Amino acid sequence: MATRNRRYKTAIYEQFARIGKAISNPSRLELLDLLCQGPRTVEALAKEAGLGLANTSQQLKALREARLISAEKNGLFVTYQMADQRVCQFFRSLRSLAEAQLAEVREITRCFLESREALQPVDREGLLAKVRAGAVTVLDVRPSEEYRAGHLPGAISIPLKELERRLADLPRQREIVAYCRGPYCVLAVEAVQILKARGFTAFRLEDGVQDWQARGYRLAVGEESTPRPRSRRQI
Amino acid sequence: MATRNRRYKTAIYEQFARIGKAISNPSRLELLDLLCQGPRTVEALAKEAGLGLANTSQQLKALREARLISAEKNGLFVTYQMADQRVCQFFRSLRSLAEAQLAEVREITRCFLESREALQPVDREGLLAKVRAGAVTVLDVRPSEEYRAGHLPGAISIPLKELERRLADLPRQREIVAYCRGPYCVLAVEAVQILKARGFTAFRLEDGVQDWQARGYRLAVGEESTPRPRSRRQI
DNA sequence: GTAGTACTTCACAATATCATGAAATACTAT
DNA sequence: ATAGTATTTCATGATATTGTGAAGTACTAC
Repeated sequence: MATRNRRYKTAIYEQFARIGKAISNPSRLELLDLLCQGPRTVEALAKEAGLGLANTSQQLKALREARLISAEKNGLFVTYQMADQRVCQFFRSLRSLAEAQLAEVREITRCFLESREALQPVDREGLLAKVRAGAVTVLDVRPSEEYRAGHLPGAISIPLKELERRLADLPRQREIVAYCRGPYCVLAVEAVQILKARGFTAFRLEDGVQDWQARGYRLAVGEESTPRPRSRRQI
Repeated sequence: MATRNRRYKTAIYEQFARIGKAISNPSRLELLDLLCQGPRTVEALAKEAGLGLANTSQQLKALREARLISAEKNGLFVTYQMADQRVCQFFRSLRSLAEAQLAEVREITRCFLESREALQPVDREGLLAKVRAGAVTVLDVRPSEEYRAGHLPGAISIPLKELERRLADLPRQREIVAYCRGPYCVLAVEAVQILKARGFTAFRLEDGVQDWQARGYRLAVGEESTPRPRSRRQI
């Protein structure tokens, strides 16, 4: 009787721990974070996370066995993706718990931004107000597939890699707000650094698309209509 | 440059993984679940989770190092508690993710309830409506400290251990709804089994106090005013 | 002081997880 | 068939985690 209760509890907590184990490894967390942005192939994931191919494959297997992600084979490629939107949400809640509880997270971020001379007073709410009012040019610096999968309405897409080449596409008079995948993605930090070096007034929006969506705002999908934004209200 | 980005990412994901590691062990999860119900001493936790004392102490240390719980020493006793309400919330989101993604969780629960002959059609929303309308006697079968720390308004407290002795305190004509800590706590299951064997009409409410609170309902705190509930509206 | 209680730490063997390179598999194009 | 590409699996040594019993610490009561 009591033994059966114990067996039940043990079995249940073992199941919960499967998910804990899946997210107990930094590489797996990075892969999960990348997959929150959209489906990827094994190679793309390995490259972005800086991992070996065999390693990546094994970590993905572990995530799949915890049912956090799913795989789909198209010809030669295997495309991994989130098993469910809930997993994204769970990852975000892990992230915010870590921010809240672990001073180290805040400290590491502060050091990094300082070293990149990017410790501007990023007035988040103020920026958001400007963004909503259309008073700034909103720039999405993620790879274009990600932009196509979903972006802030009115944002223009210039992937970080093309930024130096395409500076002419950006208006010089207006402030620029760059965003990427979220607070721990470095793309927007680098973009702002480049833009400032070229004389633009640029800021970084900490939120990524996922966070934006999680706050209840809509995303736009597909190609942008024109590379140069009109001055109409954007969001 | 790229190296510095990598170092930053690695450092950040390592921090996130600290929390993952903390919740990657079934015993630690059980301790965390218990602590969601309220503060406990090491001995109480060890006993409830069926763990050795040394083991419990070490697991608690691990949880503390991930800043999920905190300890306070009063004289001879060390009382552990949740570091923050957010941690409870995170635990609940882990639990619901596991329910959603892992068929095994549902299967294990189904088997357990079946083996306890408790697989009644527990019409959750219907029960909740009855509970709100005060059409049933609501029975809290958790230890009385937990009742005192917070319970459903109008619920009466009879800890499972005292239930057999105190059956006279329960009205025979009305339906009884027993609840405990939540869907994976066995107290209410056992209570319903005892009550049914004694001729009562009893059901189990899957929600625990935490879930109830998370749904936005208020809890009552302190002692109950009378051991026998009046027939007025309760919630 | 001594005894007793609550808890922590240590040492350790059993087990699990890790990342890596090499081999195997699965599929496409020719 | 053959070559080539994407991915998985295997084998392995290095490292980390697990739970246990024994020893140590911290505090209280007398």
